[in-house]
Amino acid sequence: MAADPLSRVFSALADPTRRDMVARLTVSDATVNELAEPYDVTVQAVSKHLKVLADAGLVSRTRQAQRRPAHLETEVFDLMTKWIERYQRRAEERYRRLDDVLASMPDDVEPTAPRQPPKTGAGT
Amino acid sequence: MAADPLSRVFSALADPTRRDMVARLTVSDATVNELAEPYDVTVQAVSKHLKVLADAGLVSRTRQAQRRPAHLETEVFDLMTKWIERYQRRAEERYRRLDDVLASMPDDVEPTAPRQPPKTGAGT
DNA sequence: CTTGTGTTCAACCATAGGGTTGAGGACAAG
DNA sequence: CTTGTCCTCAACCCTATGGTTGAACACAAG
Repeated sequence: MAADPLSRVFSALADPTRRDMVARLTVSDATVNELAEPYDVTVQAVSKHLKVLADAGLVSRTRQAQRRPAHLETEVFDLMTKWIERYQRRAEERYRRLDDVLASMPDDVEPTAPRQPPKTGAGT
Repeated sequence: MAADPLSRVFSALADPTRRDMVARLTVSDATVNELAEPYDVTVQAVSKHLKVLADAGLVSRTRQAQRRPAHLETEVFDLMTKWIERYQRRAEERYRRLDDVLASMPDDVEPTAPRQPPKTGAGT
C-alpha cells in the first residue's frame, strides 16, 4: 500500500511478530504453518504477515507442492542500512562540530534559526 | 503506543514525512514551524510527527521561550543498526552456506522442515 | 472422484494513525 | 492586562492494519 520501498520495509519491521519471523527465517526457510506454530494467532494472520514481508521485498515465496516456503531476501536490508547510516553519520558529525560552533558563538547569533520572531504578521 | 523500543523506531521511520524531518534535523535543530514549512500539512500534524519521533527516542525537545526546538538523538540509530546487521549477517551467512548444504543433500532429507506431512490428523 | 493438507481470499470487527479544525496554554512585547 | 506568536491538546474523520471466522483454491493421495 505504501508508495516508497523504504516505508514498506520500515513498516514491515515495525511489528514484533514480523521481526521474529524474519529472525527465524535467517535460520532456515519455512512454510506458513511452521512459522505460525510459535505464535498464538491463526495461520491466516501469519499468512498476512508474510504477505507484508513479501511486499516489502524482505522475503520471497517459492512453491513446493501445496506449500509456499518463505525465503529471506537480503537486498532490502541494504536499503535500510544505507539510509540509517547516512543520517546517523551526518547527525554524529554535526554533533562533533557542535562543540566548535558553540565555542565560537556569541549569544546573539543563532545559526539554526534564521527566522527570528519578527514584530508581527511576518509574511513569507 | 507500541511496547518495545525497536517497534517504535521502525514505526516512526515508516513515514516519509518523518524520515524527511529526521534528514533535515541532521543539518540543524529546528522548531515545529520551521519543520512544517516545506510540507503542505498543518503545523499540528507536524507537531504530532515530532511527538512520534520523540517517543521513539529519535529526537529530544528543548525549550527556548515559546519555541520547542527539536534535536536529533543518535543513540536509537544503533538499536536499529544492530538488529538489522545481526540478521542481515546471519541471512547472508546462511546464503553462503546454502551451496554446501544443497551439494551434500539427497532429496529425501530436508533439514529445514522436520515436520513432513504425516498421514492425517498430525497432532501437536 | 473424494478426502485431506497447506495456503490464501473475502468479509468483517476493533483499534491505531495521519489528517483536519478549533480551543487553549506558555511566553514576549506593547 | 492585552495582543500576538509558537506550540500542544481535544475532538473528530477516514483509512490502514492486525486480528478473527468461513469459504475456496491448489495439490497429493486414496
